[in-house]
Amino acid sequence: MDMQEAKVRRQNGVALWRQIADRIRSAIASGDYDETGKVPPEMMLAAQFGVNRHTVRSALAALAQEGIVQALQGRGTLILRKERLNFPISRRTRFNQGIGDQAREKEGILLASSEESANADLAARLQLPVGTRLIRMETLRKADRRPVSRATTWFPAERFAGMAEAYRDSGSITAAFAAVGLPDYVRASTEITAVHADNDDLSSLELSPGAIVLVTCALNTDPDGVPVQYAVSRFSADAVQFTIEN
Amino acid sequence: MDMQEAKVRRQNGVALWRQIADRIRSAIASGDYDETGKVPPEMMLAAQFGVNRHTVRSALAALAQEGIVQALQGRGTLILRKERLNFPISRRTRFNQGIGDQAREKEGILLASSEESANADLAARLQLPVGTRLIRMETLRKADRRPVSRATTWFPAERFAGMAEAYRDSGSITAAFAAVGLPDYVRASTEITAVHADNDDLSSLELSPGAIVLVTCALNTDPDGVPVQYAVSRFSADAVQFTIEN
DNA sequence: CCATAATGTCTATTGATATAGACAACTATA
DNA sequence: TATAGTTGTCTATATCAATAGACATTATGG
Repeated sequence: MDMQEAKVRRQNGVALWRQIADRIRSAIASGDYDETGKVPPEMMLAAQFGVNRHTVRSALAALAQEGIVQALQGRGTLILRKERLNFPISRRTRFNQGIGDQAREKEGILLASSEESANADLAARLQLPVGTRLIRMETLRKADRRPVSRATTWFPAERFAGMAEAYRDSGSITAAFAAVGLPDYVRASTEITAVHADNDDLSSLELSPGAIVLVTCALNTDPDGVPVQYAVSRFSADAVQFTIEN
Repeated sequence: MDMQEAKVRRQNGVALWRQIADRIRSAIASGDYDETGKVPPEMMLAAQFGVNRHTVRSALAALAQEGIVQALQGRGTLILRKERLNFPISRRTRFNQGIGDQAREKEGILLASSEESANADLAARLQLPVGTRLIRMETLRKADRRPVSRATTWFPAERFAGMAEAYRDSGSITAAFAAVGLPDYVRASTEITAVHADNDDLSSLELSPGAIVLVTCALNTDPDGVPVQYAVSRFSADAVQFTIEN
């Protein structure tokens, strides 16, 4: 659709093969190569980006490493995966429900949980006195076996005792809340920023270095407006987009 | 606050000096060095990131080039700028109002305008027949003289004739809408994704290569729910964060 | 079966990236 | 006015990133 011949940039700290890998990954996600199911030939990509064929090969090798494409000698480079989950954010945001039928399998994995005292920031967010006991959970959410986000969330410990176990057993925040006595909750606010993936992102979200991560800081409250959960989540920018419906 | 010793990653297509520059830029934006107003000494940063001092110097040189820091021999490296505008997104999202008093000077500049026919995508977004005439505007928004976002927006041409001139004269979408007969409008939906900055971003948003850009696709409607504007905006991720209040 | 088109592999060369060490120049402070 | 702490500059070396060319290997279509 858009014939933007934005050439790659040289000598800027980002290797050409990485810039090209990012562009091809993004083109795949946009469905640019849907007709053939294949990436254009290496020579064609090299001409398009104005680089040597070997540089394109490095980029494709990186994408193959990620499991996005597979090169077949004599045939071409096939596209294996291409996806970008849409993630609606609204007053009734629910992770599993939001994904809906965009994925067949949905998982919520409890990586770790602990109890800690609220520092100034957390206390302000949850509208509690500094030092209040909180349950802290580290979770990883997957769709169709692929990691989508990892999150750190806090709950008031006194009100929601047993939250970690409830989540571990159900894999769902909504179900866990219901199990500890909160049948309904609403999303009060969501902050969104973007950063480069750090080392933890690379391993837990199975990203390649240089990837972009979308960070959301979300506050959920009970129907009366009392804060019940604060969550910092990190999503692979290649895998998701957010939609805010007002 | 967070002593995350996330070491830098080697041989991944992103040069160490760039990773370090990004991390320092982000630390500055987070206010980590507010007490001293200076970046830690080069030797200390080198130890922190586990790299050679010269590598840190390359990173600081890049930040100096961006005008974020200034190195003074014998004294240290001073922080000149540090900012991240908060950008509320809600049913009543207004650019100038949203910035509020976070910036003294606010500008909206009309870079270009033209008339074109709606393609399938635009027609679907604006709920119009394919081929409907649209006004297309390229705008650049600044806060305190610094570019914050560049946007491409479309309006139904028949209903909002004179939109481009009204925006050029007022620098405000809200004012321009009022001038062409729409006193009120609401944000119907906003999509948010993140990508690496392309060449146009680098020049218009005055970014350095490798920077991250937040992309929003927003639909505004009149009070009756009839689409009146579709906008694709690109923000420097270092300069802004979005807050969704429900 | 053959020509074509695609990926795979190898060698060689150049420039950017990163490390290492030494020392100069400047600032602030005891 | 020393001295410690900091940035600035220089040389040297090893590795990565990118280009260039040649040729092998594999699949497809006439």
